[in-house]
Amino acid sequence: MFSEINLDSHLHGNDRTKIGADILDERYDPQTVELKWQKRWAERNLFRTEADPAKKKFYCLEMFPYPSGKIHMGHVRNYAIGDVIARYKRMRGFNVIHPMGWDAFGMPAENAAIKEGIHPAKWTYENIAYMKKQLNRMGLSYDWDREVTTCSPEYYKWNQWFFLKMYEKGLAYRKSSFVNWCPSCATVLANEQVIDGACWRCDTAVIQKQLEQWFFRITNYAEDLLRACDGLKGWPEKVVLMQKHWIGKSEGLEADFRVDGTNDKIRIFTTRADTLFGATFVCIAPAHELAEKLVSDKKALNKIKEQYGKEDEKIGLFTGHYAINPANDEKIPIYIANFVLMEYGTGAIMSVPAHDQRDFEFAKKYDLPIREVIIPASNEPRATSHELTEAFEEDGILANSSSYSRLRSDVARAEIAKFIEKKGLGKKVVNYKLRDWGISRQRYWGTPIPIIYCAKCGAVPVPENELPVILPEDVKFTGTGGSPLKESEKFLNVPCPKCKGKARRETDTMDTFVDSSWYFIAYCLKNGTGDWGFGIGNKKNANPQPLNPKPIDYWMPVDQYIGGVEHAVLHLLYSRFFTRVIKDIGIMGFDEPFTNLLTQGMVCKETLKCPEHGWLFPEEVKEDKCTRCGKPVERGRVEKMSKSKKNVLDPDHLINRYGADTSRLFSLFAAPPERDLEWSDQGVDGSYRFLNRIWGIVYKYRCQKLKPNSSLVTRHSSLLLRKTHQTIKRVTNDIEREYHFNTAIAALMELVNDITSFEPKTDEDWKVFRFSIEALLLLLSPFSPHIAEELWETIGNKASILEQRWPSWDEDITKEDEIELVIQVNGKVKAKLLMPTGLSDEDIKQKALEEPKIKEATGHKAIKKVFVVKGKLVNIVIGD
RNA sequence: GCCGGAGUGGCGGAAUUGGUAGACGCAAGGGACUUAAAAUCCCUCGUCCGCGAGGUCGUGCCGGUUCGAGUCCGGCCUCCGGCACCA
Repeated sequence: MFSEINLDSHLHGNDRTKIGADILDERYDPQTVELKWQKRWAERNLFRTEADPAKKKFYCLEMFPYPSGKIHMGHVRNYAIGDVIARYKRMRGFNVIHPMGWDAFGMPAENAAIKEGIHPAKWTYENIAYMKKQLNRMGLSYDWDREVTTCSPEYYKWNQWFFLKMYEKGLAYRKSSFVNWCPSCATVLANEQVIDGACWRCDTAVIQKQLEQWFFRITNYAEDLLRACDGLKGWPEKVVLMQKHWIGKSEGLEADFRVDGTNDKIRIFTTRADTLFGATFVCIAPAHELAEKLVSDKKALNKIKEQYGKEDEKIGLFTGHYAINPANDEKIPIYIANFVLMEYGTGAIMSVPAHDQRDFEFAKKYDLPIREVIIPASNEPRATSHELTEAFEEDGILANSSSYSRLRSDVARAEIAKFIEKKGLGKKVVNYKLRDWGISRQRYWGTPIPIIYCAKCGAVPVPENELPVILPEDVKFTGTGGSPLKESEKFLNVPCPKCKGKARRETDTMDTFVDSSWYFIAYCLKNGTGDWGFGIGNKKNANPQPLNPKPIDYWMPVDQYIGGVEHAVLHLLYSRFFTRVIKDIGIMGFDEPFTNLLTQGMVCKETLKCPEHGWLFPEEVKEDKCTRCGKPVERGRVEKMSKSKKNVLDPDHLINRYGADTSRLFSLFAAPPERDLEWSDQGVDGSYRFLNRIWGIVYKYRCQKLKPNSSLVTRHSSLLLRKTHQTIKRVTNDIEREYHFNTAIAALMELVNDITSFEPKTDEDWKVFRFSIEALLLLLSPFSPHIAEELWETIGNKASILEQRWPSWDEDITKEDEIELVIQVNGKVKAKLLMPTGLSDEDIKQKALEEPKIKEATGHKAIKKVFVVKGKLVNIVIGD
């Protein structure tokens, strides 16, 4: 009965007196308890894990933080969720790896350097030290021996090594491309740093500047990444869908339109080859190679270039030239159009205004012909002449298309493509929205790109045995003139690795997404200090041989990844890409890094706004009035916690006031993990009360001695025993069923309610009572580990609760011996009856019909049918 | 515009396969203890009607399927998220 919990040592009277171990304070003081256990866990290094092929592993991973200075409530939630999973799996007998590290390169460190004159390294490492304290104060079960810090040379050396491998394979290459450029700061900005077309720091208008940049050829993996999406069974569908859309595969046809009177051809891309006969003009992007040649009015062309990509208006410029439609040899005008993207397809399109809404709008504006070539298949009678008000974009039946008329769109697409291919005028192609990944950043605080430029030899990779290329620390931060690396003569001037002549280093650094694309693999390799196990980087073994891949093979892939949805595309896609590349390098044997993904919701809170002073902190409001001006405060919407809206909560304050156990418990109880969580100060009080009640129960019985009485099992104690088994079952199932911690905690609260009202008297009562409390503490321990440990020890257990097995339940004991049977008449509840379980359907039916209330309800009406749902209800259907 | 997701008491949320709507918690109201307050404990708590027993309506709106719908189907409305001239 008590199979999983070893109760033997507690079943005898003299042991049970240990409940009275007089070490427990009456008052629950989370600070004392939590610091005590954090110290003990650290001293025993209990969270350290080693690869052990004899044990089943579980890799639990939370997205590592950027060391911005302090953790925020989003981290608290993320890491609380991860910690419950790690602790639960550990108790289930898995060899759990649960690592943590720092996404330590990035702009804020550099901005701090510019603004406050602190070196980015100092700033970063100080932040890491503080945040690490905060995480430990939360009682998170990390194996810190595996900690990685991406700004350390021992980490970014491998970024550089991967870069070189990719360069060898042609997966890293250089090309010219447009970037967001702030002329005032003289630097490149990421997309999210451009706010309403201006620099987020100095508000200068951002321009598009052409720069030579390094790219990773992620498009080589587009098809693989897309196809493998269907295998991501453990990911939220939403995220998989977002990835699919991002990759954006479309199949179509490329076809050449000759420029009339020249030898030039315009190659267009279309997914609608069936509408080829409806093309009435051709549009090319302003940056298309033929644009300059075809347009004589350079001023007009430049104007269009300025309007490129502006969504509000479609602007076109007639080139004065005509193209020949390869299908029917028709002469149609060529336009430069601002809405045609150079980056997608061929930078040129055929325009079919009758069947494409964008072309339709353009044709209307410039008064171009609209020719219908697709008729809806529904075959509704159509007016012979009618004014089109919008394009018909669906498939249908072809018309006005020579011999293809009357074919269905899908058939015609194939036939027309065949025709074009046969004539050598084009081919079927597949296009992706996914672009190659531009990784160059004109920034200091990142991984130096290991390339040297030589006037004679061109771009030369740094030899592997010279890695890492160290980021120099003695540089000046001015905030102007671009990367400080450009001014560092020591860094800049190097001999060419090939010809030993004068050469210069690349001064761009890598996008920080490179760092986070493989850190989960780094955790496996790292185990304290020492070699990371790739087996390269020393001169004796310049030819890299993958040594000792065992830890990766053992630990990877990640069994459960937890983080915010904001990374649904970029980080997760880059990581999938990197994993494939590393596999192709030959280091490991799998291509999907994350088996299961949990995207947790945001942490939100009510906002407060004063009509005069704007957003307010809660402490700036007294009795619904602004403390500064006395004006009534508007209680705004519940929104994601953000500093700008002042609806934030500092985890330090929270933990100082309530402790880590309460903070964790509430953030897990208030909502299921994938949903947004609305923070409620009163709700936290509720969780705190709950832990206090548990403390109170154990305290109350601390001095109780066993009073031997009868050994009869009282009804009372059998009820508590059942409730305990039911709770073990519910909590286990709720955790297993997509981590529904909120309902698991609700079940624990119910059990505590029952334990509170239970007063043990008999021998058996005490046995059950103890069993219930032990079960409660074990079930509570993943959520609120410190108090669970403390009370576990108090009731006389020597070993840490961390080393206990998760309790199991006895299905027979969970079963109720009486059920409340609902009796409905025509689907409406009329009575509820207590009945013993195990009655036959016929007996149940009889009892239901005999019930006076039911007799009353049915009256003399004919009983048409009776439905019996086992253990639930009876529905009696009567006539009118 | 397109693609997702969600709408349940005063609030956060439960309801696992179509079978008692509102578990658990918060807030609120009442009571006990206390000189008093806090803390704690007990009771009430979807709506409307009724002194009561009891009944009525009720899961965004309209309709459908079913003995029975928060759950399934069709059509809307609102909110949130993602993508957004990708030819």
